[in-house]
Amino acid sequence: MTDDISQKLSRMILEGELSAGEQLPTEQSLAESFGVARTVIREAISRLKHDGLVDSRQGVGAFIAEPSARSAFRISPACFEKRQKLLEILQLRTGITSEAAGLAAVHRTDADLQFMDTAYDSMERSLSGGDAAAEKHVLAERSFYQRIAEASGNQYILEFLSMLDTRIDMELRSVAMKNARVTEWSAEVLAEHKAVLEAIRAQDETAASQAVRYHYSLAAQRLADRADLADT
Amino acid sequence: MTDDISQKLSRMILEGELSAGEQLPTEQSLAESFGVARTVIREAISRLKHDGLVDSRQGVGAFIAEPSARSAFRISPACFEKRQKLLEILQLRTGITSEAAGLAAVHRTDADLQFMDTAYDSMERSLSGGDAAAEKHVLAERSFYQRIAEASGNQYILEFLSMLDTRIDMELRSVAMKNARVTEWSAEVLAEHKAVLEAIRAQDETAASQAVRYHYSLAAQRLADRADLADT
DNA sequence: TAAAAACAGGTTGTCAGACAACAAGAGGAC
DNA sequence: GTCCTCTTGTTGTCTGACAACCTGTTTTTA
Repeated sequence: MTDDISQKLSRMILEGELSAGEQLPTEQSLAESFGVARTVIREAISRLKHDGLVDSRQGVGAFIAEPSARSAFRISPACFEKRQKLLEILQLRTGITSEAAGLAAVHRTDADLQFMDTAYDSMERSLSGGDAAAEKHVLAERSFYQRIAEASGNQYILEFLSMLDTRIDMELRSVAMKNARVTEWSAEVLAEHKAVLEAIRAQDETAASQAVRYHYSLAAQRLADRADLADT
Repeated sequence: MTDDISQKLSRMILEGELSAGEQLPTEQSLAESFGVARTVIREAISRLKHDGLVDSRQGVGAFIAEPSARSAFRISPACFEKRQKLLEILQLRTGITSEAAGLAAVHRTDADLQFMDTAYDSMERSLSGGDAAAEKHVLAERSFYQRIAEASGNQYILEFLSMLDTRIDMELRSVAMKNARVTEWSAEVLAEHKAVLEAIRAQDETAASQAVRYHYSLAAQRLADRADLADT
């Protein structure tokens, strides 16, 4: 129940229904209007405070914080259904992943490379087959780029990409998305991944970064060309 | 008080003192060991749940979640004191900002450019002077890159960079950091920003992205050369 | 008259206790 | 041996209370 309320409140704030500096209703009135006890409201507001969405002062009240005061980054589930939002998430991922690949090219060890080879082989092997192979391919692809993130030696990049992939996996299990992923399941796309792998093997920072960028630009193109996603 | 406890618990989890799948102590025992009421513990755990750090089941208990289940990205304040962590944050920022600049080069409007020019002029004007000018320069620089993020047309990039800059501003107000920033306050560094601006003006995606990457690689170098930061 | 002090009301922060909802295991009935 | 019930423990929610704190008002005092 507290999940619902914190989600509703944060949506109100993020959508701009409540503007910065404005005062929230008191905990008691919120409890009454939501039909729950004050403890539940408190837990919800506590979450908002932790994310830097609101700021409360004892004896006064809780106020909407400045947008510049956010202390956490999260992607709301609703964003995965709109094509435009999906493309923007893809762009965000492009920036981080290309940076990760460049760093991986520099810092990779032979062990890192071996892990990447294994993941790549798994992608290659699951190139033909039924749904099971497609599922396997998705997992292998995720593993491939996670290995790259690990090889970058940057903890934050690893955490961020891991979080992003998890969110995408969680939310994009709809049928439309399963289909969208099939378009990423071809020999042509595999060649794009191969270019990344070889650039990292050759320890060519620029080439690795560029190869990732190239892959994602084509992936964005493929996503934009699809007709089965809502545009609103 | 709930801030402290949630921070302590999340640190325990992130540092790996508690491994995934492990069960947390019961709320009652946590309340006793921390010397607070159960409501405080509940608010703290509620935050951890929201971040995907723990997962609780009614009637059973709360368990440490898999690292892949994280649903939010945040940077702990402690990370700003170690040079290595600072460099990693800089790398993260490099990836996003270079992506933002590339997108801005493509999507920028004349109004966007005008804002960037204003911010750049402000940087240029505050190149000489006392501490006030240095402070002004920092603000102008932040504004400059924020304009770029806005011009990218990508909401997530804007939010992410804004969050990152806020965190950096909040945490790096120490003396050591003030000094570190002075090294970014020179005509040479300004020229690096100028290159970014001109590439965006010319709508040259690759050049803009490269210019950002170049600036940050030199900034990382300058940071690495500094001797007044702890290495642990 | 003006400043200072006490008061009153409201809000958040914390505490204590209780009960409902739920899960897992123990023990007995068949 | 299998099923059922019972017990126990934990989380989720509710309720009431009080402390800590802020704000505006009123009263007192210089």
